[in-house]
Amino acid sequence: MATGRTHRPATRSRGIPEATVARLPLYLRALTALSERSVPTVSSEELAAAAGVNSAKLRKDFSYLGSYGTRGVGYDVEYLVYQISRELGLTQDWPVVIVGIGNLGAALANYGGFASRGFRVAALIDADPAMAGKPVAGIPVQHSDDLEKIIQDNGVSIGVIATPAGAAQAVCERLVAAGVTSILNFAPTVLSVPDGVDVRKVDLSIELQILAFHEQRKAGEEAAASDGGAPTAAARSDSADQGPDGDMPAVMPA
Amino acid sequence: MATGRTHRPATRSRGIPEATVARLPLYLRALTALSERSVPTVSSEELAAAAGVNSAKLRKDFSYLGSYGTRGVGYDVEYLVYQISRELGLTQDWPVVIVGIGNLGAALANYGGFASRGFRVAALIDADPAMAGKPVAGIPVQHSDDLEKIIQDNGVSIGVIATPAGAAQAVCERLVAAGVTSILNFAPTVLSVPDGVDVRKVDLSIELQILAFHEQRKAGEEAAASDGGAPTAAARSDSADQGPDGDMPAVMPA
DNA sequence: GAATGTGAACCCGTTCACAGCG
DNA sequence: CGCTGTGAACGGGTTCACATTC
Repeated sequence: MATGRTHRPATRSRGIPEATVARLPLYLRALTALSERSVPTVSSEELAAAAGVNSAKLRKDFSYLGSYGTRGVGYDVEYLVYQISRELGLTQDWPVVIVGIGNLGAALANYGGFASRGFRVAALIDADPAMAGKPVAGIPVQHSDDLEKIIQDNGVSIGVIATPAGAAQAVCERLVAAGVTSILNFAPTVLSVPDGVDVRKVDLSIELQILAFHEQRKAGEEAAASDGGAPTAAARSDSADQGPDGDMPAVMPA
Repeated sequence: MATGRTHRPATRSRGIPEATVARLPLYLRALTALSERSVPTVSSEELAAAAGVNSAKLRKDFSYLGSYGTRGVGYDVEYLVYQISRELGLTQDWPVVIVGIGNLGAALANYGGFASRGFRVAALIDADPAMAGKPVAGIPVQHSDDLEKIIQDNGVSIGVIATPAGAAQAVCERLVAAGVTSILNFAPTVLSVPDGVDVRKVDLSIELQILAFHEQRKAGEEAAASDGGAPTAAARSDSADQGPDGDMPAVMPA
């Protein structure tokens, strides 16, 4: 990659492990659901089940945030919701622009999960003049000529790229030049960005390929009952492990 | 999670690390691009740059597949494309169904990256009777009443869930009962599945929240020029590290 | 008694650095 | 001589298990 050496401890004071940060939204969602059902407290065990992790991991994660639980009791739901929200920076408003309003861009614009978490779709941008002015999810699409102005007028620091692969790098550069420092990239390309800009990548095709790998392996195992010793009759496919707990992809710096 | 203990070595014979598997599609994409430009060979350095990883990692990754390179020269592009495709199981045809044909489902149906990698959208399924028969991406939408039959008739083992969160678990159970063993879930819910079924999760809102966390941290650091010792003038925000190389989320077992 | 919080052990993945080979 | 392939060192994350606290 461009600048591999950047393992700067940065804010060593509040060093929350990346893996933990990545799970906080999961906990937050589970907690929000509990909150809506007016559940006052949860144990690490219950919450972990709801979030799909194990309880030891959850407790360790929370320990990085501070001691927000009560021994013998559990965690106060409302309090935790607040603490995690604050930690993630969701107590403030994040204006977001989506560039590339095709099916995917439209899906993102309509996605309810944004608004509910402090994200506000400040603008939709597309290169097609025919789209300009058309409302999508109640927001009029603007032409990409005005990208820089839109970013600046709205104080946008997070951009979503949902353009075709070919346009992504150029869009990315314009976003960055205009002041965007975090990018969520749906285009199947490796974006290169200067230091200080975060890029996260979501790639549908990659996810499917990973599934295919495991799927193939399952099929293979079924046939290859050669090693185990289990008699043919017992050659159930359920031996395949259901995916390890932590994985990685999705991210992609520089 | 439901069944944590499943760390079965399974195919210990061909044990390719998960982290490596997750990167193979990345390499494959870069290689495909090179192949289209008729580039005959690449060095680990070049390919790594194109894929956005460092060369040591790439070489280590390839070493798990076998010794496909030539010392002093590099890797044969075509040969590697084939080997990786085979390893990922992309040399065979994977019929896929997409359930939930809203904006997102439609975006997925139209996504070109599928067809090009051995995936074939075998059917689109939606619960809305009004959608039935309507073509999306050239494929007529079918009603979810027929889900089981569709799965079986097409020999589908991979399902994509793009329904609202509330419907996801029910759809998931029907898919699994009908024989699907790999699921790509776009609904913001934790799916619980029996052993032997793989679930991968893509969650837009989570990705944004992770970005927000880092974004907030950047802003905080800018202000807190208290510790470093660098004089005020040098308080550039570019100190923020551009995201670690490997991350995790996106996956979610049971 | 019940559940949190955490040091220590463990495991997986990354990086280093160089031996091995064309 | 160049670049691959890999053992060894390193580091982060997960799990264990138990002391701690309500």
